[in-house]
Amino acid sequence: MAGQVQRQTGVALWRQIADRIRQAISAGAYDETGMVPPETVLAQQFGVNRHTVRSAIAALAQEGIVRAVQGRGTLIERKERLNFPITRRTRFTAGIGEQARAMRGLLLDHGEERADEEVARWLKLRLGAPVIRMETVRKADDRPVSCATAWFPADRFAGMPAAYEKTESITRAFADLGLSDYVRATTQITAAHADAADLAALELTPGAIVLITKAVNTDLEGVPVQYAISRFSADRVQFTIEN
Amino acid sequence: MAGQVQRQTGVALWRQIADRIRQAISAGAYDETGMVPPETVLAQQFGVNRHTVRSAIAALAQEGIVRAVQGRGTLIERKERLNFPITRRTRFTAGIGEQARAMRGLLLDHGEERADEEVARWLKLRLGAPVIRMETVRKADDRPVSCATAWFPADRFAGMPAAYEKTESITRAFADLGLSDYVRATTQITAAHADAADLAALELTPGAIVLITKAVNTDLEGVPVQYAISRFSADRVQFTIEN
DNA sequence: TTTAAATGTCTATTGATATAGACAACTATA
DNA sequence: TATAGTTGTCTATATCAATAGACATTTAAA
Repeated sequence: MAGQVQRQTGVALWRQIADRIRQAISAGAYDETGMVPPETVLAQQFGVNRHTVRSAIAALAQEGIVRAVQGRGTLIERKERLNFPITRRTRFTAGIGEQARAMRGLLLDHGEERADEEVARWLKLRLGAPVIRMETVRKADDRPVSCATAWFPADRFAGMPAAYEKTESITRAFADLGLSDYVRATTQITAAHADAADLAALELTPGAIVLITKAVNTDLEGVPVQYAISRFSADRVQFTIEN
Repeated sequence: MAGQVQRQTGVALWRQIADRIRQAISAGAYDETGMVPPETVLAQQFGVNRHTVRSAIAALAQEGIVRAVQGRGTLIERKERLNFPITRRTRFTAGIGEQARAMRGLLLDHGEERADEEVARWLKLRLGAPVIRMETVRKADDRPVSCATAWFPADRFAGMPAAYEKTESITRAFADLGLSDYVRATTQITAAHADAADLAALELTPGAIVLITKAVNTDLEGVPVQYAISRFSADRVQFTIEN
């Protein structure tokens, strides 16, 4: 937690410090007291003025992560970073499972379109084959965790948007459409700064980092049933791959 | 590419714009011309002053991604991203394989120490058990791709630093020490802004993103032989998980 | 009821960030 | 060889970010 902050990088010190404290909270660094260290201590640790620390804490309070109480200290309200296992049987809702009380998947938009080169390659379809596209946001305890664009072969899964809207889960939607089981074939992971669409969908602030996955699910015969590009708030999620 | 930048968020406009342009370059948005659009056009797209765009381009030029030529425009110098497959048989050097001409692993520092709680847990050792620690940097075609801290059980792999320095590869070093095969047991992936140590080791500029993996390799009996924390430049690497 | 420790508020100053406009210098091309 | 289009440089101004110090207010514990 010591490592210094960096100046003149285009990222304000108060934001760097806010990010570091958020990360320390989610790593459990302050679990003993349930409080963030006093402002004067943090200021010394980071080598900055107390007012700069106050700006960082104000930002975290705005996010609902901490609550400053005059005379007592700064209390931790919520500590996050969901662990998302990636296996052959990766399931978003079940994967998060007990880490959050309420998991929801919301359908933002959908439509039928023609597979472009990328979608066709992953779904092993002809270029221009009809596919169902869905834009979704997934939330844990009402906080957005990821937003995704998913494509499905239109001939098999025309009812996907309706099923997803009803069940709020890909797994249950597949089941509704007669596909009782599926497996994760490939997952590609990169990271980038959140773009404007991410900021809006995931309720982030500029400079935030998103983990981006491109994933293919297949049925038990190995036929692709879904290709999805998902964008996760890096502050709220980590991935674990068990081999 | 249109979406607006955001003000008063602790992230300077020039940095938001630099990040967006970098992303657009690696997505191939300017492949037709091999050049970034003129400063005046970018300024209008982002809704900022031309001088702000110039600051962003100066940062990208510093990274070696673009080169501005008076009278002509701003040329794209480099757009790359190595793919790093993560499987049960993950090998760094072989994994990058044909994507780069020359792969090298450099030993920066090493020593014997006592396992702390984290290292002991992953390597399934007693707290305080002796371990070998190695700090390494891996380069593809002389560009740093990742830096890592790795721990090995000291009783089995006391010769690791010497073997790694000679072979420049974990796989070959293990082979030298009598371990002809090993498998990847667990990989955890997160992302964060590069810290000062990353900037130096990976030759990055402040604000850059690193993908962080925590990984355990075991021998064929499932006994942990290595625990490593690696930090990859997100601009240069992506991961692929095949199940 | 003190007192120590913590957050809250205020003023002042400096440096980084962003805007605005004008013009110079260079390149490619008509 | 003009000329349009582009990057480079300069001055000036306004706002945000960060530092510095002083003191008020609240809480919990001695």
